[in-house]
Amino acid sequence: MAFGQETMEQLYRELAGGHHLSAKLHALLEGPLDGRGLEEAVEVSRELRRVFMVSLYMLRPYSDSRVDEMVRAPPPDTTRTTDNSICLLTPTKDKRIRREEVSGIRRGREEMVTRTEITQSPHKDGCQWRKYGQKIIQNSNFPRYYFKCTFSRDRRCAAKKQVQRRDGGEPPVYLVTYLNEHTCQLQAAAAPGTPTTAGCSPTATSRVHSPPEVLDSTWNSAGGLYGSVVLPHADDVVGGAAAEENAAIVTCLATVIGGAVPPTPPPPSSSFSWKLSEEARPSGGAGGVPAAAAFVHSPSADGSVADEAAEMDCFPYDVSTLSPVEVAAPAPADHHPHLLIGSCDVPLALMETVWPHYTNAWR
DNA sequence: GTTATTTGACCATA
DNA sequence: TATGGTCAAATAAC
Repeated sequence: MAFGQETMEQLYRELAGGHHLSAKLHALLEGPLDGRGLEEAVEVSRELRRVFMVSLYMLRPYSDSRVDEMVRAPPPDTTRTTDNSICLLTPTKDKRIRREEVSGIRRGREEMVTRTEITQSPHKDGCQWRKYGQKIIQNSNFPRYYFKCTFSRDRRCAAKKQVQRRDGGEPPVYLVTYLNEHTCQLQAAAAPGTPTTAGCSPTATSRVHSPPEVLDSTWNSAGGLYGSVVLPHADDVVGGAAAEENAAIVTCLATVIGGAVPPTPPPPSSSFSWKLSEEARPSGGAGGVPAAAAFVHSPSADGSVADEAAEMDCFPYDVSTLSPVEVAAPAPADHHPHLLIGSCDVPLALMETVWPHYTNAWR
């Protein structure tokens, strides 16, 4: 491949910035995370993600398919979850980790850490858990709580969760470690006639009443868990800072892909299952929504909602009825929706990453 | 009565 | 032996 001098310099700047951000994130995670620190860490991790995605996109001439694959691959180690928490994903091919590698927690022989989160609301994950133990941990002022999937016995679901409040700082910050994948959903789906309610169904109710400090009073309230699941970035859409961030990202992206002016997306909808019509690709719009940018209400025809739900260990549901939504089977792997910005055809996967506020609304 | 939580005891591991 | 993870009887909530 042949890079121009300007492109190389821009790529270098992006990666150097990314290096700086990773050091900053590392420093933040090492210290006590109070509310502001957590917020800052989330921002840094998001910016890091953007840097990676933009850099990858700049490398696109190297190999379209390879970069597309990387863009669609599981996100980097640090990403954002449904409620402003930080999610540290364990690499999928090497989930079995050494003892005490993660947060000093011992692991049984067959235990696999699926992910760890630093969050202020440890129960906002859309799953049902049953507490089975509590332990005072050395060098910690707070006990560690042990949870199993509610359906661990009925459906032999091996999913577990450990919640540990971190020392210092207000509001309280918790380190949440998830062990093993949920299998209760598969078993529920496999049993004809049985409700699809599983450990991660948002429609399921939980009788959690302790310990009080790790509970969230907005568990089932509107705008709490449900709002987070449906529109993970809806809270960011409001506010000048988010708008500035979007502007910066869009400017950067537009520069990278050739000076294109991106369209103004439609406002987020309360019904999340929107996607850009494949048949009606925009041919360019003057500052507004592209003329042909038809938004088709579709229950995850491209499988995107299913993928997102799987990542969050949750079932998708309709926000208006609070009932589960049936998810269609994923489209073939080569069916990658694109978005036309100016004269550039941008994979929707990339847009989802660098411009999540709007692409979530588009789907 | 049923189900979930609490908590002390026991077990596994380094 | 120290520590973390799990079990299970007792207890509480619904």
